[in-house]
Formats: sequence, structure tokens, C-alpha cells
Amino acid sequence: MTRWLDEDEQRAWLRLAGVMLKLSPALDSQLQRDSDLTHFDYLCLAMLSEAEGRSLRMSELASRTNASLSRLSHVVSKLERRGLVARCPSPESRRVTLVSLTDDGWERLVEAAPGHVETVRSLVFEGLPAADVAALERIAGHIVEHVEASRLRTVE
Amino acid sequence: MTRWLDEDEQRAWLRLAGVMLKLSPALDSQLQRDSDLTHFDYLCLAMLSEAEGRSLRMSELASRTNASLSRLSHVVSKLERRGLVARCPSPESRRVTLVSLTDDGWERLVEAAPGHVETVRSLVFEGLPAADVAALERIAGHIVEHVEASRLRTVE
DNA sequence: GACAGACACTTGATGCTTCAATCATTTTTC
DNA sequence: GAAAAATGATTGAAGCATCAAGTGTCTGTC
Repeated sequence: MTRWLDEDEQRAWLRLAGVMLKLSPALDSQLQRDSDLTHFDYLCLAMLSEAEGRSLRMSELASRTNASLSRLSHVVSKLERRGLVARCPSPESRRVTLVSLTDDGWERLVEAAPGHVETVRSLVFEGLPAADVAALERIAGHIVEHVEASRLRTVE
Repeated sequence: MTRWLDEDEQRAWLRLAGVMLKLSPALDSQLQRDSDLTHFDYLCLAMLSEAEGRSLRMSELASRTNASLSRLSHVVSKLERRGLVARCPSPESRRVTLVSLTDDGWERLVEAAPGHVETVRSLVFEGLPAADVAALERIAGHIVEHVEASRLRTVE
């Protein structure tokens, strides 16, 4: 017996679906136009830039960018071809690959950041009360946790 | 001079990006596995099913599903090939195309709905306080509005 | 110390999304 | 009432994401 969504849930859900369908392309579009980067490309560079030694193992970067290892591998290959990122084998274990941000990658990130941050601010935070910023963090965190938990359940 | 995000905004933003990166594939994956439909396919069928006469013009369906006309056109072509949807010229104006849900499309939607709704409930609403449901609707609505407004600005 | 399984990652094929260009129709402007 | 602009929709090419299958490495376990 299906438990359908009530009216409030229905409205909230349609709006959230709207965010996924509209915000994602909007971010990609601005970054693509101004910096020839995908939003996901940007996220990879940003996560590397904040990591110790500007370098992370593939699986750690995948986890920090919320991506599958497969998706990340394709994207890192592309970024490597463009010279924004470099791969090298880990000294610790031969099945581990380390990715690091190159100087060119760092520069590209620094150039792209202001425009991207402005876009995020204007699309998400402009006019959003502080209480809603907190709520957004709480709710989005809740959803991400549930998705991760369900993935573990179905993989088993 | 860039106005960077403060710490609270930063955390909220990373979590929201996580939702877009993880929730969307999770929905696609369940629907694909159980009903051979994309989440966007589902949305199209669902919007048609609720429309008067189970039929809408392309541009109206695009607007209700938050998609570009181009994306919709490709997807409708695919759904039409599979017999879930039919196109016909509008009697009102010759540049308008009407899309309508076929009986097969209706059946497919009815079969897919319970599993999809269960997934949405378990990933989004399970354990989410009613106050947060309202906040989600408000915040997501705020974001969608801003994205739409910015699109209008850049198109001009 | 060999073998089964787990782990880290890569690859190739397929289908989806976007962008830019296009076409036909309708409306506006002069 | 023609020309110009706007609207509604489609198309093809290029780039992305996903899935399933693969490679190589490491870790038990007997």
C-alpha cells in the first residue's frame, strides 16, 4: 500500500525537483561560458585546492565531490589532458592513484571563482534570511544522508 | 570586489550541491531499474496526466517540467517512439504542437508511481519535521524564482 | 603460500543534455 | 501590406553521465 505524498510534501517536492532541473544547468552554463568548466569540474579543482598538498586519492576526491569513482575517473582524465590536474601513483599503495592540482589548474580556479561565487550568491543566497540558510544546511544534509544510507542498503 | 560566502553559507551551499549531485542520480537509477524511465521522463508523463485532456502544448509542458524546449523535444521524440505519448498539431495555431499521454503512457505511469513515490518519501521526507517541509518549499521556491529571473536578465 | 574475495580504479558503450543553427508561423512596425 | 522581429518547435553535433565489465593490487583464511 503506497503512502502518497500529502499536499505540502507534494508542493515542496515539485519545487525541489525544480531546483535540481534549473539550478544545475544555470551553474554549468555560467562556468562553461566564462571559464570553460563544468560545475563538477570546478568542484574537483576546488576540493583539490583545499586539500593538504593540493592532492587527494581518487576515492577521497570522489567522496568529497559526491561522485561515483567512474564519473570522477572520466572527468579527471579530461582535466589531465587539459593540464589542470595531474595523476601519479601513490607511494603508499600501488592500487591508489593520487590526483593533484597543477599550477595551471590553480590559476584557472582562481580566475573562475569570483564569477561562480557571485552566481551562487545571486541565485541561492540573495534575499534568503539567515534562518533559512541554517534550514537549508539542515534539510540538504538530511537528504544527502538518506541517499547515502539507501545506497549502502541496495549495494549489500 | 567579490563578496565571498560566509561559513554558514559555504556549508549550506556544499550540502545543496550534494543534493543535486546525489539525489538526481538516485531517482534516475530507481526509475530506470524498475520502469525503464528517467526521472525527467516520469515528470513529463506525470504533468501530462494531470493536465486537462491529458494533453499540453510543448512550451507549456516545458515550463511545467522546468526544461528547455530543446530538451523536451528530444525527450518527447523518444517517448513518442515508445508509444507513451503522441504529438499532434494544434487546431488553434499552426506553430503549436500538442503532446498527449497515450493509454500505454498512462499505464506505465500508474505502474511506476508507487515505487517512485516510495523512493522520494524515503530519501527526502522520512524523518523530516513538518516545519522543514514548509521551509523546503519556501527555500526551493526562492531559488527557482531567482534562476528564472536571472535567465530573463541574460537573455535580454 | 596459494586462492577467494575485497578494494581502487579504468574503460567502452549507450543514452542524455546542451548549444547553436534552423524552419515555419505569427505578430509588430512602418 | 511588406519587411522585420518575435514565437514555437525541431534538429545535429559535441560533450557528459551511467552502467557493466574489466584490470591490477591487496588482504584475509585455511
